[in-house]
Amino acid sequence: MAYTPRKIESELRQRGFKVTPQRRTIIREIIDSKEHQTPNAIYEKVRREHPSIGLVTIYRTLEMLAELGLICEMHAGGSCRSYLMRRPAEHHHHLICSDCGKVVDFTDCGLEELEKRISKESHFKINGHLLEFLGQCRKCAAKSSTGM
Amino acid sequence: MAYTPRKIESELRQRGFKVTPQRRTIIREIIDSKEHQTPNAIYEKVRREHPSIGLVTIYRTLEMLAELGLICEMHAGGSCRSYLMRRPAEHHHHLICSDCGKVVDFTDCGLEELEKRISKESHFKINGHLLEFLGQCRKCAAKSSTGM
DNA sequence: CTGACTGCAAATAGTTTGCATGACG
DNA sequence: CGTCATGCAAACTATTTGCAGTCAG
Repeated sequence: MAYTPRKIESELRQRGFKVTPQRRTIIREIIDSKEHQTPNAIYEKVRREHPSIGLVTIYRTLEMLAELGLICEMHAGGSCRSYLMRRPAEHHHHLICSDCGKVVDFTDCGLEELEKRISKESHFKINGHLLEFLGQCRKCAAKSSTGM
Repeated sequence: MAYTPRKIESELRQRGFKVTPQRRTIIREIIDSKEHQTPNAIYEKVRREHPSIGLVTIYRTLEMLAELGLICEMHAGGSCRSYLMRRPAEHHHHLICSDCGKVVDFTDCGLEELEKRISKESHFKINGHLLEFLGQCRKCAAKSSTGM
């Protein structure tokens, strides 16, 4: 159920957005990458193909894609910088390695129960949640127990 | 079990940090406030008492307090700006109103089970997690269903 | 006294905006 | 062809750093 460039492009056209070569490249880059990337990282990669592209275009394209719900943002634990992520998966969360920055996705967080309870107690109408686990991936954990 | 200015100050001294009037004011402001605040908001308030204080001092003090674990940071849903929060409560999370920004804390998230499972599946050594619920508080929910 | 703290100014980093040119549909 | 997209430069916001003077311990 992954998005293909084709699918996304038709989505854009349907919504009245234009499909430009720059956008195509950005979209492909996001789809191809298995990692979450910062706008700047995407910029650097897209640049190889479009040396004259501006970082601004990346920002604008990402903003548009995020609005359409085709990509989504991520917030890294301490750094608070906004990261972007690929894949339009339904509901999922992140597991982030604080050493190397590796990100693993996981689904089924089982928070529905908690959400209901909290909602009742606080009288909030809850729309969603942000859940991230922070830790060390296998490699980094091994490194830090061995080395230092 | 709340921190008092006294307690925090002795904590600082014990760790070799100096207790200055500026720091005192900042700490008091954070303790007194029932809301999470941005560095800038704290700056504005502390300023009334210390007109010559620099925003830099706020940042440095907050950083120090955060390192000592006396305060902690918060990440607001979409905006990704780093917010700061008061209260050295053990383990707790936030429920944030996306309309008015109101923040409610809650504890016992019951994520231990999930954490174990995820850890096992991913081979990550998990150090902690970030959980935030987003929604509308009672007032804002009422407002948006009535008004608009 | 002396090193840590402060405040200023300037530097950075990340992101946004204004505007003229260019290209999709 | 008209409109939306692009890219440049400049503006902005949030945060950090260098440095000289000041103060807590």
